[in-house]
Amino acid sequence: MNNEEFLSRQTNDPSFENIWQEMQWRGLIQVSTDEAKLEEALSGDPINYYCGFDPTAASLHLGHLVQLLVLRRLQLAGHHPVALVGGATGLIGDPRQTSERSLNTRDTVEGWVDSLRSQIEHYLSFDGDNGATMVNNLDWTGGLSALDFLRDIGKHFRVGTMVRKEIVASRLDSDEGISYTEFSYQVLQGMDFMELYRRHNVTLQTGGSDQWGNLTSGTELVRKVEGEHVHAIGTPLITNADGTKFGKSEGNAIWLNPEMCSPYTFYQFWLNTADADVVERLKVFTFLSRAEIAEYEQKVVDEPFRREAQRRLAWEVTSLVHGEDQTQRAIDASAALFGRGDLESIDVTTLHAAGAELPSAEQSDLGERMTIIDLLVATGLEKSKSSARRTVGDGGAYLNNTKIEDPEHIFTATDALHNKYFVVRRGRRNLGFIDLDSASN
RNA sequence: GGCAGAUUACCCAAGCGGCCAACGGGGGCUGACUGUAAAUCAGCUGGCAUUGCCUUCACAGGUUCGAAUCCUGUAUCUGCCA
Repeated sequence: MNNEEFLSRQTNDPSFENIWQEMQWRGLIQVSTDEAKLEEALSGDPINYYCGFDPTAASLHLGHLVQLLVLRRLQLAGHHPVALVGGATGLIGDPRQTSERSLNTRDTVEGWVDSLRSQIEHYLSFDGDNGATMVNNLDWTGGLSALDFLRDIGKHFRVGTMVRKEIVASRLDSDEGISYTEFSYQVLQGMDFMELYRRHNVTLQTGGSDQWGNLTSGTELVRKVEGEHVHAIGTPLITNADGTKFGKSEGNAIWLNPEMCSPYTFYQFWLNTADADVVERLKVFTFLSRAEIAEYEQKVVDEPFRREAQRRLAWEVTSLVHGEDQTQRAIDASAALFGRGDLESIDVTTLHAAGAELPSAEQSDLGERMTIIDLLVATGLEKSKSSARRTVGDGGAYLNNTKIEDPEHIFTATDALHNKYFVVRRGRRNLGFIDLDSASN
């Protein structure tokens, strides 16, 4: 199944009067410009709209996925998406709440632009009347001189307004302050909206509500320069009900790039969604209809132990990002490793395939003496021997589903499953895999 | 450019010459309990050859038997003044 085929199976829910209503229901609109006018615009003839993605890493993450899905939902409603990659803004970096960013080199950013671009293409259709358009804001800023920038663009921005933007104000208020570079970011993003309005008649920008200051910077500029009222939608920040940060697993970001986050890890992330969050996640991250989601909502209440909502969520999102084949492999691996059955009873082929999905190590990564400490560190489950020792002391170390309490005990191939595999576990659900065979051949 | 203050582990934040691998909180990890959920309670949270040793309190030097703590210089940040 190619990508266009996969995309063609996605639909908006026809039970909604229009896409605005559906997005409201899915909780995708935290703030926006004039609601009534926006709803009208989105219910009428196709409009052109955009969302920007800055290359600040080699891959997009789950926060970006929300935006990509918003783009896709609007495209399904007949509108024309423009996906912007921030080749220019990525060189500057938008101000973060916490601290000043360190600048990345031009080469690095250029490389990230390419990888982001290919990731974005996966989520939008490029066929038909409203096929997506890709742009890079370096195209209109790269050749712009500082003087032209200050005269033509800067003149439209009031420092008083810029300083009052929430993110700028809070940074000014912090110990660290803010550099002129990051302070200027909002001007660049405002300029993007104006350029896209001129070049592609773009009249709506979507983005995270944390970007609201930058979004309105664009609508204001277009109004001042072009005399046109254009729109902006800010999506809510996705948060976990228990107050932890969404989109992190073991402190690592969940990336969309399979090299940086395996489909297995990705699947597990979604499967571990809390009951309190799962319905909201289904609304935001899947194309399931209102009726279907209502059914899952009931199941969470009636039979939470079945975790059907979580399973469906994990299936849908993993398939969307990694494809159905990869998802099925992640499920098979999960079933083998978390299943009730004895690990001994799993056949070699299944075990081998499951192991491939886990962080793994080979004989060559290990010394002669294999203790549980060595195995935990070799698989990356623990980052130091001290830490591994603590875990053993806590009673959280397992080898082939057996708790290991002696940190000095030496294991050999005869302890391994089928004489060659070790399944190492830290805690309830962090697994690693060791294949003793792969070193010998 | 001048003056003053700040810089402690993932984050916030104590410490003001030995009792400091460094209080406390947050976060994180593990255990009990469970549904690969949440809540609650408990333990842990620099490294290693783990009853001991090593490296950490912005960076580089210095004083001292001994420094996160005192001195000098450098960097960065903040405030006030120019």
